[in-house]
Amino acid sequence: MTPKTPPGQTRHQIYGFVRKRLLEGLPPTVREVQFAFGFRSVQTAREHLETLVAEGKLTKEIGKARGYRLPKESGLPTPALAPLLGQVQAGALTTAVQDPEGYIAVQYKKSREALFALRVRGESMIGAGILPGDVVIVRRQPTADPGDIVVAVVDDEATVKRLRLNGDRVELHPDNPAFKPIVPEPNELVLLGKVIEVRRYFEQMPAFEV
Amino acid sequence: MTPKTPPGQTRHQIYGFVRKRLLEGLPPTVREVQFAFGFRSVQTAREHLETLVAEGKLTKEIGKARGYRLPKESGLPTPALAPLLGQVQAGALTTAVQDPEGYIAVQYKKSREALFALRVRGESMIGAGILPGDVVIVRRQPTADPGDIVVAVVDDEATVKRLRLNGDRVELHPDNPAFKPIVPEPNELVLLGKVIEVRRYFEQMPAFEV
DNA sequence: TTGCATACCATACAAATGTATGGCATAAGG
DNA sequence: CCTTATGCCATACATTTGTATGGTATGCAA
Repeated sequence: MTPKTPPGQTRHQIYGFVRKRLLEGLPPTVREVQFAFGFRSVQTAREHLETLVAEGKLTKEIGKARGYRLPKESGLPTPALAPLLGQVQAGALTTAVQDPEGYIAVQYKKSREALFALRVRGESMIGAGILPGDVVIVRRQPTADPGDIVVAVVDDEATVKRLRLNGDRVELHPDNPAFKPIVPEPNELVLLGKVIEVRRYFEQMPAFEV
Repeated sequence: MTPKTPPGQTRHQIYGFVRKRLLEGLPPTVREVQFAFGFRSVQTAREHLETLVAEGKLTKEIGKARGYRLPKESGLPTPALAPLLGQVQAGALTTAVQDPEGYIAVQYKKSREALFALRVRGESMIGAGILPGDVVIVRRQPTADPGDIVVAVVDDEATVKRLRLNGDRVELHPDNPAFKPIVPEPNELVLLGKVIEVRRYFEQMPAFEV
């Protein structure tokens, strides 16, 4: 029999192994774990993996091949693809999401959320360090807080602005003195979501078509 | 029988489906492809997949569950983890890479390259839309072209500047009139790499410890 | 000592998944 | 017309992979 190791030590290494594989996009099988650690029995690997699941460090899709996953609430980012949209007209977000220009790889702790990406046009947000051509990552949400940078549909086109309150009125402020704030009618404001990230690519952009 | 589709059309969609799944880190099974496209026979999905392999658009690990992969030379972005560094002193890049603050998920076509991430301090590059707290993704390289934004070690600390040539002299220019260009002695310039991407996170940053 | 927990092993079984064989229908070209 | 290629279907089978049951050995504490 292979020498026994201190409690939890081998398991911690197994956790590292599985996590690495998952982040690389290649979920391991139980037997791959077995051979990676030199166990002579599948069951040894399986017990460690199941213990990790019981500890909440992993989750699994029961019965499925290569079914071990990283828990969503593990504090570890999960890879996902956000559709990169071009033009977005009023009410046409759903259609636009279904027909994206490409996909941008994002990684967030709370993934599975409705994320999409949008290429910025115009210079209205230069003061916030958002330049034309930048890509903003947007989380779809119907409301936002004052001060948030949001994506809203104005005049049948998506625009990136900072949300402000003026009394009861919602205003969309550019971060550029050369532009004027937009004060939409309350029932005309279509808020698509909040900008949670800005990216600027200096070389080719690693987006890709479907 | 399900209606026949034009040659290659369904297969192209299947390719997109598989690629998306692979980039998300969840390789699909043949039957998952089957159900995703509503085939009544496993074999239909399998034939499409095998054709894609024959066309070189996919590769596979024969016999393995969830064995379809993207070819390495596919020109598609590959997920990778770039170490997020804090302070970087002269000559200490290797040490810094080995002891990162965390990891940032990046996805580039030519991955496996030596990438690292750095949090920007100071306002010297505001003109280029790089604000304090932004994260720059850097590709390690010993040289760069004029106009590139680079990371160099000056006065024993890493700094982000734009590279300019003045005759034979290399100069590091801030994009902020309030700062003065740095003109290092030729043998004192330590170029760490070129900035290929800038990111700004408005909520928590999805980096994570090892 | 006894009891209990942990780490590991051996083997069998069941489910998921990959593979093979044969067939039908439609379109295009000789 | 015949032939070929393609897209799809049906079913069976083989391998991979997950799961279950039971066992050995070591350390620790009551």
